[in-house]
Amino acid sequence: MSNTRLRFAPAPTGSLHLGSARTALFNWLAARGLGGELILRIEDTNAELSKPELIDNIYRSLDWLQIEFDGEPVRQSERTDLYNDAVEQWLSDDLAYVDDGAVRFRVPTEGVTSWYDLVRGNVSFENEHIEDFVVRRADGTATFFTANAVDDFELGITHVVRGEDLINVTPKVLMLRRALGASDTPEFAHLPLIVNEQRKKLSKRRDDVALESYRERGVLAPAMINYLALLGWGPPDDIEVRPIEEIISLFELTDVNPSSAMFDLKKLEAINAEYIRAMSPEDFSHALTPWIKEESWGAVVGADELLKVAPLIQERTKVLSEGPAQLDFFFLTNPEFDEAAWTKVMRSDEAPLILSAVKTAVAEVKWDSTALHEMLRSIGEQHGMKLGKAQAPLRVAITGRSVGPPLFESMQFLGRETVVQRITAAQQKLDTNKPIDSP
RNA sequence: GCCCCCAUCGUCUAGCGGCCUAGGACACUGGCCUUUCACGCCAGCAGCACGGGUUCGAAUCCCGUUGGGGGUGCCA
Repeated sequence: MSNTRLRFAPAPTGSLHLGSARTALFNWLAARGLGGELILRIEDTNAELSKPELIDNIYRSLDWLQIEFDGEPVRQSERTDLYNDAVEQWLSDDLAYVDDGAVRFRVPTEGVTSWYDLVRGNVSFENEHIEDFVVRRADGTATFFTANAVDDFELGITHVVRGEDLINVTPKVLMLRRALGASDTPEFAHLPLIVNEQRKKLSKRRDDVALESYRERGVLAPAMINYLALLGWGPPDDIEVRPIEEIISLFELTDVNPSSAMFDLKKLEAINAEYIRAMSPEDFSHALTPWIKEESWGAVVGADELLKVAPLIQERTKVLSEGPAQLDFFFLTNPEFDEAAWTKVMRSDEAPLILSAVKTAVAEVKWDSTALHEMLRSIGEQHGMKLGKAQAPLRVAITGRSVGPPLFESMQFLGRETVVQRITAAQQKLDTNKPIDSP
């Protein structure tokens, strides 16, 4: 039986922060790799942080990422007696004293407090630079230091994996741990910070740090996990996009890079796109459904219909939220013409010719994408145009845009009648716009 | 100010004294493929912050400089 035990200890301050998510992930990876336990400890040391909705948000985010914990979550709000006992003990041992109603810990004025950090090597602080810090507030509640030290000790935590922003609280916590009677020191691993383009720690104010918002944009959980794992760590074989099981078996805390890592949305999206492409059409279509349902035209779209068109955009989709804009023309009765696309391709002399030729041919042609393909190829040829050029006006007529999913497959789905209607609509717009002095 | 941490392509990283004329990925550029876009493929651009050591040999070890970041609450 293993005695290894790690913990992820978020403070419920709103939507789970990207940095917290990465910390949770690394704790999980380390715990799995070490064959140890991982517990979730909610640091809700004050009533403000104890709100059910904030706690739920943490559960929901962790659940989405599929990071699993052992046992029931530990709530610091339910352990105040433990913290109080510890403070009382320090007081009676004269390791702490009362100051303005609060209790401060006596920090030695000499010596150093140090530890060997799994990601940074030796880190040491001279005690003379550490002030007598508060362990219990005047209102009687325990501070972060106390709760942290008591819980890590009582819970038998062997590995503390957390952000580098907490590196300077470590000596304090170590002192308290000793004052608690502990003779051992847990392993520490201080993870590099995740920073923005300005190289500043990701913050709620400046940056989009809510894990939730990436989920809402249509980032897949496995892709998010995969990307987060790459922030501060890299596989030795250079294969970055891979199943979580492989990441678990390759991951080592001692391999974590100590320097801060910039959050790169482009790379996240590239990885997400790769995960999307790897999905089965059924899974992709299913995953896309919530985004479709949000559209005014989406409510009536059936699962079977969606499954027919979703594969046409699958390899063109980086995040699921891009789905509706790519598919709307399939379901809108009168999709609008994009003006830029219209002026780009419809002003040519050939455009009206292509349109009318297609409209005629379409009445007869066998209704499948291969036949439609051949039809347009031959019409284009008659006008001395390559297929790439000939499809442009037709695409704008039918989809309203100059780019989109494969045209003939799209036409096949829309059906003969709709295709004729849309070509007619485009012809009318062409006539309306025609300059008066034109022949 | 003081304390602590960090320093390989624009970005994320591999490298842990010779295999490095530094590898991969994202981004970017060019080309091929092609019904647009995308995918895929090929090619290209681009980096060991600087200065001293140590060593036969340093991206790799040590020191310093510079630069960046974090912390400095009776927040966590």
